[in-house]
Amino acid sequence: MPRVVPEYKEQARRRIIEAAGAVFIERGYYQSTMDDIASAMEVSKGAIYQYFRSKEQLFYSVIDLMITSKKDEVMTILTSENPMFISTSDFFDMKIRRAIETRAFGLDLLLEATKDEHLQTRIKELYDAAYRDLIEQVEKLKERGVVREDADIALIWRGLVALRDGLIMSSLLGAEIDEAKRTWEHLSKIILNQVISEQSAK
Amino acid sequence: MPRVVPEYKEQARRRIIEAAGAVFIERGYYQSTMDDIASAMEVSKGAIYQYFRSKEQLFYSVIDLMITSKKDEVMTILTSENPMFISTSDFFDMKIRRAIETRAFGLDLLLEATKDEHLQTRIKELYDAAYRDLIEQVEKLKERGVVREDADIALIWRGLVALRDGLIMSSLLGAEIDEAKRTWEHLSKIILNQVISEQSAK
Amino acid sequence: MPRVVPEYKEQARRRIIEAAGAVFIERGYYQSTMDDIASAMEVSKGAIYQYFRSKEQLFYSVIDLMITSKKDEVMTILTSENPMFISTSDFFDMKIRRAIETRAFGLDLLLEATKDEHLQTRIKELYDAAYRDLIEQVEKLKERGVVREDADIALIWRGLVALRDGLIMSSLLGAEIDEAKRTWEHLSKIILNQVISEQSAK
Amino acid sequence: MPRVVPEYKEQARRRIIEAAGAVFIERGYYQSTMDDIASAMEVSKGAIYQYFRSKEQLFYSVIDLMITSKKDEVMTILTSENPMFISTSDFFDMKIRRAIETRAFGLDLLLEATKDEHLQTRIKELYDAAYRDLIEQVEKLKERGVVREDADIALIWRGLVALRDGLIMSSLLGAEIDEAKRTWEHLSKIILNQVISEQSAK
DNA sequence: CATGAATGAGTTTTCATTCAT
DNA sequence: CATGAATGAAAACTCATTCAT
Repeated sequence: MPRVVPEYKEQARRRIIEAAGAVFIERGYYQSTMDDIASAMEVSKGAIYQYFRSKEQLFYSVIDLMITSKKDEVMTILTSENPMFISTSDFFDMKIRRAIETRAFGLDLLLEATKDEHLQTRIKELYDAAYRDLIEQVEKLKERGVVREDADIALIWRGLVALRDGLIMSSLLGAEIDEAKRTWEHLSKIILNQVISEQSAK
Repeated sequence: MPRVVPEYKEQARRRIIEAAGAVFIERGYYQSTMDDIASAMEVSKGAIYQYFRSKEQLFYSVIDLMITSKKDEVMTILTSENPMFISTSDFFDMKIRRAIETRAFGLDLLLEATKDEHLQTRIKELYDAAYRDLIEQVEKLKERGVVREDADIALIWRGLVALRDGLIMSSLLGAEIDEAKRTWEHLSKIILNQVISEQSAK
Repeated sequence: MPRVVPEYKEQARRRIIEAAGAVFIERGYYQSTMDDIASAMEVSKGAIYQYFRSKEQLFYSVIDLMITSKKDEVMTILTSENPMFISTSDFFDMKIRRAIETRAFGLDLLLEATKDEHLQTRIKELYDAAYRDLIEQVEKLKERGVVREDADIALIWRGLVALRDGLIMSSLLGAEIDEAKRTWEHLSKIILNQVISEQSAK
Repeated sequence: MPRVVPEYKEQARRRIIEAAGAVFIERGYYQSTMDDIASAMEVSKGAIYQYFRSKEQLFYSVIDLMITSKKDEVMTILTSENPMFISTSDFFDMKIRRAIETRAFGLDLLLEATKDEHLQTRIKELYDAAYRDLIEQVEKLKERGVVREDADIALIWRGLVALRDGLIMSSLLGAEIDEAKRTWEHLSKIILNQVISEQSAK
């Protein structure tokens, strides 16, 4: 009778993906060796190959997890009670500043991933799924009267995500974080004002 | 061009940087071998090493050229006769769509570069220089009455650049370019309206 | 030897150093490729790099071992029961002829090493250590009455070592070994007579 | 009519050999690039190939010149009026200390050369020629009564040359030059006393 | 199953030699 | 003839992957 229950395997897989993700984000995919990943989680190189056929397959799993997490994060924001919270100082510090300071956004990994045809497809799938979820959420917000009936939420959402990612990138490239913050607070407010119903905005 | 004239070396350097840049952008830095670069310009590997001490040094030069070009591009936009042109369909097609379709933006290279301390410094320098130039231009625009006296142009500029970069990235990650276009046209207009004087906007 | 025991790595290192030393001595440092060394011990190049960061580091270890062995050898001679043994035909055949015929002296490696600042220091250290050991031994010899109280042993020792090395070199450069032998037997005796007490010399 | 007279070619050859010799002695054969040699004499790489088929051929010529010079040097010593001059402080400073301090002895080059079969033969030839010259000189010294009739001059000469080379080597390996000097003064005197006739020695 | 030593294909880099100018 | 840019063969080194223990 096997001592190793299926759940254990799943657990182990997950732990490897997370450790690998951390290493990939810190050093980049090509700079990370299997040794780096193995020693980051105090396991042997060989063990990793028990769960993943290759470094590339491991990368696929890491990207998968990353995109899923990002989607969850975006949804959390959208379903928060008050959308205007997005343009606050608190939101910036929690969601954006942290991403910059820990360099933990993995933008480079995602871009890297788009060079791989298989991953490109996978990313698109996840992207579309996120989009469908968004639309669903928005219907609920409209029903609750938080969002104006005529608002083009998808557009606004894309704009905010793009603004966020662009500001993160500029900070990574050397711009002052505080300038990014001012930009975010100011512009996200202008943008949100387009969609929030009068009663919610006050 | 004859090999003996003094400009020859300068030209050769430049040609290598451009060829390398193209290869790096297409395959990424780590995926590009010196052989790739050499055969992309029908020259031997050894020739490249007469101009660049190492692949890394060549990368430095590529990044330098990229950033300088980007800065020039941004300045061109800013000094255009009518700032509102930025939010047009034409602007998007010329400046943004092209970057996405040719993947020629090199965002991943820039992000890669920020992992190198030396390049980080160099990028920051160029970034700051671009910023100083911007402020200078804006004063002229204010004098000409194109821009409102009280406008925080630096903030607006940062926002637009971030929005552009974020939209490019989302497209690279699989979003529809036309969605990015709609987002750009709509939001860039809202943002620009903050700073354009009434007489210019009409 | 099983690969899992702790001593294995130490053993493996040692085996590589010895194999590399043999190859270096035969072909010289620059003429020896890592492939040469690897195939000399029927192992892959990569294996060597698990134990040594670079060819240079491997060279350092080889030099270290060589100098230590040389020191041991010199000490053995010095502590032998009868110092006059040094000037015999047997001594020459065992210690000097063999070095010439196998070219196994590594004089060129040592000279090569002196061009490297790091190795220069290391060699000096080992040289000084050998000298200190010598003085210690000599005190014992004096106590035992083998060596005259007023003898300048350090000087004699240096002279003998220099004579030996010089003769080896001349043989490598083409002189007849038998001439070197006659020279050694004759001159080492004259030199030793300066220090051996009368009773020991007979 | 050719402007370039044969003497010019010979001159140029000689200049290249000397420059190459200096570079080889300073960095060693394998560490010296053709570029090093060319720029050391402000001439183009291509020019060197006008006079020497290859780096190896150039090395052959350098070694040839070195051995001839060494032979001349040795003969000078032997034919000096008073052989006992050899064991003086002045002799050491002029002939040995200088060799050590400028590292200009080229021992490593000579040893390197012995690994090449062609050079080995050439060196042996030159060595034998030097030996024949020596014997010739010695006959004259004996006739002049400077040297004892029964002295084995060849042996003494070999011993002194070996002692000198051995001391140079030990100094290169880190021994104090002053210790080498004391050793030389002391032991060369003992050795010379074996051959100098009573009247000359006083 | 886990380990980590060994493998070897793939890259970067060097430099003697050639040859167009 | 002289020059020095270009060549390409040869080396050093890396690291994903395998497999004996």
